Amino acid sequence: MNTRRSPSAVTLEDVAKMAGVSRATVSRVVNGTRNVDIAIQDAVRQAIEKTGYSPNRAARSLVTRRTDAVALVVSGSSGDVFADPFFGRVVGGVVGYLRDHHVHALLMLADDEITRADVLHRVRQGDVDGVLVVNTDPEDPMPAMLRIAGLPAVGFSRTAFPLPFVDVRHREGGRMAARHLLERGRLKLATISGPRHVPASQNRIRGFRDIAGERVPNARGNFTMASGEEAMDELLEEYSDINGVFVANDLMAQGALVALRENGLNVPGDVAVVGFDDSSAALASRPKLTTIRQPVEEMGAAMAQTLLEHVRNPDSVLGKVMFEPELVIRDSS
Amino acid sequence: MNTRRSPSAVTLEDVAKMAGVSRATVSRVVNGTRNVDIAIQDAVRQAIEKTGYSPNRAARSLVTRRTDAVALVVSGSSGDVFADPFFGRVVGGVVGYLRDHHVHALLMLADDEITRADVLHRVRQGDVDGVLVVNTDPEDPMPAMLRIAGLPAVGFSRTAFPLPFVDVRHREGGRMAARHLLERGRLKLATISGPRHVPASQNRIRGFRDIAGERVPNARGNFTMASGEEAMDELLEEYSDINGVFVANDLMAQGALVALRENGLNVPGDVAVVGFDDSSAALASRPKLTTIRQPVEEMGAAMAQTLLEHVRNPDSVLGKVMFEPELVIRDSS
DNA sequence: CTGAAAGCGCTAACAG
DNA sequence: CTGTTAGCGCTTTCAG
Repeated sequence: MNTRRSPSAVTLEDVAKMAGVSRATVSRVVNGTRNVDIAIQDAVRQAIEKTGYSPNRAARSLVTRRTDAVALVVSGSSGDVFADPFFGRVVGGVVGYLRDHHVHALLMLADDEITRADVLHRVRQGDVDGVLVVNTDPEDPMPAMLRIAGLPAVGFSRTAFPLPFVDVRHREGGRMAARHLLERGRLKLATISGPRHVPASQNRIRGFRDIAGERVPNARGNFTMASGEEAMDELLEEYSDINGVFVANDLMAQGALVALRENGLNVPGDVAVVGFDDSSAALASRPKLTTIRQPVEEMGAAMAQTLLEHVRNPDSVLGKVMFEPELVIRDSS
Repeated sequence: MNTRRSPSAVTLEDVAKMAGVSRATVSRVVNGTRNVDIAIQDAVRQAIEKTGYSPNRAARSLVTRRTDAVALVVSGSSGDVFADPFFGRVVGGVVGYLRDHHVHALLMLADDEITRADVLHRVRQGDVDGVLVVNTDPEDPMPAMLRIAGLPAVGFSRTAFPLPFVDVRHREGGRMAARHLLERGRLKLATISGPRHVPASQNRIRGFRDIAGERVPNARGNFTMASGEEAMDELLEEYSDINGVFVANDLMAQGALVALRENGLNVPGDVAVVGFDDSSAALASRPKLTTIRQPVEEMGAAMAQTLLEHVRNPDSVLGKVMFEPELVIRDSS
């Protein structure tokens, strides 16, 4: 029925035979466990070289009960998450770290009940040692499911709670934006926030208000460029004297820039704009966006690291790993 | 040494015992192979339900010699490939298809010799049944390596040659752009191409010239926004009467838009612009970009499908699967 | 239609 | 320090 040939017919046995030792010994040199006579090591290594042996994962996994693979679950909204460059950076960080530790990443989408159940199912099947979940929607049930299932899992950002997670100090980022705008002499400030229920957005705005005052006017968007444009229009309509605005992500800031230009306002001359993320949108917009940078790649790596530690030591109590944001000054302020 | 508990302690044996049948029978109902008495099937299914059994992949894989997983190799340049929204769409298409066929995608970066060797190594280890490779650089040795290794592999775009690949009819896309601009009454045309050695770029421009003539002036960029801006400036300097330009990708077109604006030219009033890809950049730019759409998600799915067919039937001769581009008219023309 | 038994390739006690 | 041995959990002949 199955016509496929094995990708590599050479087994431990073959190597052992060629090197004139036992399977166990070969296994030991392959895995570097215990001391093996240096001469024998050489012989084995030569045999491995000559045969082109590489260990069969399934067989190994069957006995060690480890897979050296983790699931990278993209949860929440549908497939277009992949279209968000922000997500791409997270993946880059994750995969980079895992690779250095000889761990695979299994990519999975989980955007509905069926696919979420599928994730749990596969983890139970022993396909992976743990789960990394990247989601945007705080209402997403995936993290809770993982938690209940008691599986090793780590999330990106607080939206992954109740799992351990990595995140950036959003509030501090908001403060940095406010201080920067104030230093630039901007006193007529406003903000554009993301969706109400997203904690990241809330905290960014909250931080801004810590410094700029509680009564700074705000318009709400939904993290898309179009919504940023609208929000900016709204703001301008009501407060014509605005000279500085903090936008909760770069995409919306890009939209705000468009609105500003269409209203005949010069950036940063008339209005200074600060975004958040330092995504590719920050460089694509004109003028280039001053923004609060999240070290996304590092955060992705930290997420992977945290998971691996958890897998190795299930009793290690894990909370969250926080990163510091950074002000990146460009041309919009 | 290894303190991890098995994710699921329940085995075929347990189910068999509970259902009062043999392991073999349980295996048969799980896999739907051969006919099993309907009453026994029920009993087995109940036992499975009750125990929460799910088959261990490693064990199964060890005997079937299949993994139901494929590698998704991102090859060529470094980690920032992930930052390209274009890539994200490919991944979305691939993963969507694979999921429906119960196949995993293993994400791998291959940007240097070591990591490329690692990919081959892991495929040989039997980690995956085949390889999907997405690369941008036609000089990338990964496809050739896979070809030589004789592994089932499929690539995205002609840059993955000598592997089977999926691609869009770039040349036809270029023709569509030219016809469109001509229909709009634009006669003073110019083009901005991508890197010289990228066949996709060459073919897009070639198609444009099929219709617009061989002597249309061209400036070369490198697919980035900044390079598009420069190229447009160059063009404007030399040919001040340009009223229509075809740009080989959206990112450069976005840059061209900036250059046009800074030169005081109105789009599409003074100059009409057509991009290529229909990436997120097309919607982010102002005015929104008229562009030639590649059905990237479908192409990703087709790539996955082709690979799976190849895995199932290694003798099937595979060439390329071509997709038709589509003109998407927005505000820049 | 079902069961018994062999064995996939590897690691990990356990002896020596 | 090395070899022998016993499985890991599953599929798959081969008998019945």
